[in-house]
Amino acid sequence: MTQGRDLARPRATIVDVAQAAGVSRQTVSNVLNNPERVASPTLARVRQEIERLGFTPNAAAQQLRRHLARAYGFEVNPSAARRMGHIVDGFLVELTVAAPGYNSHLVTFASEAENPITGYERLLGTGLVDGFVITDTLREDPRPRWLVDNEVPFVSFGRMWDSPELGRWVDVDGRAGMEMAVRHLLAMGYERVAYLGWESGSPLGDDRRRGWLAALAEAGLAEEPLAGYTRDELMDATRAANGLLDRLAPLDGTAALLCASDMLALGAMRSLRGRGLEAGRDVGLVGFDDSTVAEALRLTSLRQPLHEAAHHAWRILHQAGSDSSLSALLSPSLIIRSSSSFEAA
Amino acid sequence: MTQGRDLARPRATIVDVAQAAGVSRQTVSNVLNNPERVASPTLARVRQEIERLGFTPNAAAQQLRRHLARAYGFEVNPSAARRMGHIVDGFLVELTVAAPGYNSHLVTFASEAENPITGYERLLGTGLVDGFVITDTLREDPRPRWLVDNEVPFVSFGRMWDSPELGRWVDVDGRAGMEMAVRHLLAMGYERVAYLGWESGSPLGDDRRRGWLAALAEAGLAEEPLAGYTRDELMDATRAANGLLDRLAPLDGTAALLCASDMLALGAMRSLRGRGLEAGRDVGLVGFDDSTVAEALRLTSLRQPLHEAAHHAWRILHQAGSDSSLSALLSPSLIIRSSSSFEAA
DNA sequence: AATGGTGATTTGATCGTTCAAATCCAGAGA
DNA sequence: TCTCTGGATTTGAACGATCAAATCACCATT
Repeated sequence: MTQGRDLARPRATIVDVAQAAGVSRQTVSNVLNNPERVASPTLARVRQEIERLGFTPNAAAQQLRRHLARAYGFEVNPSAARRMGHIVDGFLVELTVAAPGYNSHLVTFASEAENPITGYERLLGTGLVDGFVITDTLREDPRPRWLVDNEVPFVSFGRMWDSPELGRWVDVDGRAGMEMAVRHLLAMGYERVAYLGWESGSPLGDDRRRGWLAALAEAGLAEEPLAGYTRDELMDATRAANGLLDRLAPLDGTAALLCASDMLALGAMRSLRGRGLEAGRDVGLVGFDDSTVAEALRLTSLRQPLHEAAHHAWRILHQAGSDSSLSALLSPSLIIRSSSSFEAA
Repeated sequence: MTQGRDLARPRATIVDVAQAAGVSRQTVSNVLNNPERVASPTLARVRQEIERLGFTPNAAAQQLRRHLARAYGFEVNPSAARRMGHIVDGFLVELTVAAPGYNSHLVTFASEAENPITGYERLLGTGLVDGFVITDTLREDPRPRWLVDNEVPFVSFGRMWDSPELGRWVDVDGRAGMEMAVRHLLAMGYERVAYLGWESGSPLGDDRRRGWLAALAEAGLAEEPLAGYTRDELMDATRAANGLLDRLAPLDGTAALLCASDMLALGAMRSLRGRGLEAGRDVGLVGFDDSTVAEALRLTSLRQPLHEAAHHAWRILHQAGSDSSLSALLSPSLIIRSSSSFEAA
């Protein structure tokens, strides 16, 4: 179908370097992979020729010989892609930036809708990748089981709630984040903290909710916790926030609303504006994910430590075995903006 | 440093299939690559064995022999990543989904901040990719020149404004989109259409602005076009929209505001809410990019045809040569929501 | 002077596939 | 019966690297 073109000029090979330096190919290989085996004058000479010729080892040849691609598959999800500030995009970027430090690469791929394994099978079959980074593991998910059964290394971004022992993961501690947020709100002078979350069933949401409750209990405010639940959609969130704010009155700077996501917080913000109220001054407001919208709206929010998470994920992938002790639960950081601190406006 | 583990069980090779089917390896190769050369009983038998053994050709071996990776580099930009609904994320997803159809893959990478070429050199040097998809080509950009000089195939998502002849690109016709939006607004009964855009210097912005002006002229409304310019930040946009709305009065459903981005439109929306006005009923409002925020706020917006753009990009990459006739300028589609059509609310 | 040891380097084989050329074989034509 | 032809299939070489084993050079022992 497509003609392979040979436009690119031939690159220097290990043999070219060897001839130029007057040594054998294996010596050049040793210079790169086992420099301690090479006498130092030779080492210097070979390195100079490598530099001069701009030699870089051919990845395909290395893969073939080593049975190791030093590449990992990263699944992109067409439906999730349209979600607001989908956090996975940021994680992909951080993984990519960190990749050279683990001399690895990422290969993106997508599975067919009807069978979530197809993409994994295809990519693995070609030997193009050594393993996978998986995300969006909230639902009942056949992927961890399949990967384990096929002895494929992988790391999950997000706990595997229904089967934590099945593999290793990196996740962000939503519960701790929520506790942090409640403490912050109380410290800023808000006296009552309501919660706006997702309809139950999402382990992620339940975890965040628990953080809110725990922090309330810690402060001795757990008598009649006020909460509302809705879908992660703006209009629904606005409606739910409206109802919740009614029950939260008086809205005179003594009450705050803690939201399970920036989307929910955005709904709350709209609800506030509709009443002529201002986030921060009249009602404290905190979101989750620190999306660009949160920054734009000066919304206090919990930021996920994606940089750290990416490095952790790489470390897990490069560590053989499957003991789950390497899994990491990282703490988000609270980015304080005017929606929860009136003075700072 | 990192130990290569050999956990994965050995996969079937072309020789395994050949032995099982009682033919030579080359015949199996022909079944896959030149089926017309193989007698049909043999063909059937070999195909059956391929199926039975679950054989997939080893990509590294093919690459090595063919001097062709069938993979392309896609640069991710850590700074752009935080921008609201950065459209490039969506393009990456569409490219990935379309990739198997062109039996290719995408490899993500990042360049170092100080030298935008480093990432390209490294990836190309290993032979891991045959070419690149580049994005964010607005500024003076050394990449197209470098790619051409090194005879590396590439396609740009976004016109290369300062050097259109240097290579091939896929882009979305912002100008045509804006014309479409103006016509829509006039058809909906708005009589005056102002423009909120970016400070000049951005060819992308200037192009969109021209569309607005052209459509006004076409409708005979070009006497005293009203416009405001600002940075693509929410607070600045809100401020600028405020000033513009003052000059646009009366705001009684006869005026509309066309924005160069959803971020600017979001600013305008805040400004409207601050005055107790509603988008659509009191002032028509249109944004650009159809981000998730636009959807959430029921904002009419221009959606980029990312699916089509992705397929076009792949076709360009797989077409040898460098004649720029393949470049494509695609039309965005106007997604009409209540911010520009009060009845539909 | 012959032996042994050790560090440095080289040689041969191999990874899994495709290309180019050679071989095989059945049927047509003389 | 022999040669020729052309389709089907096989064989040898190569892609560019690494692994494992062999060789080499040099020096210390005995």
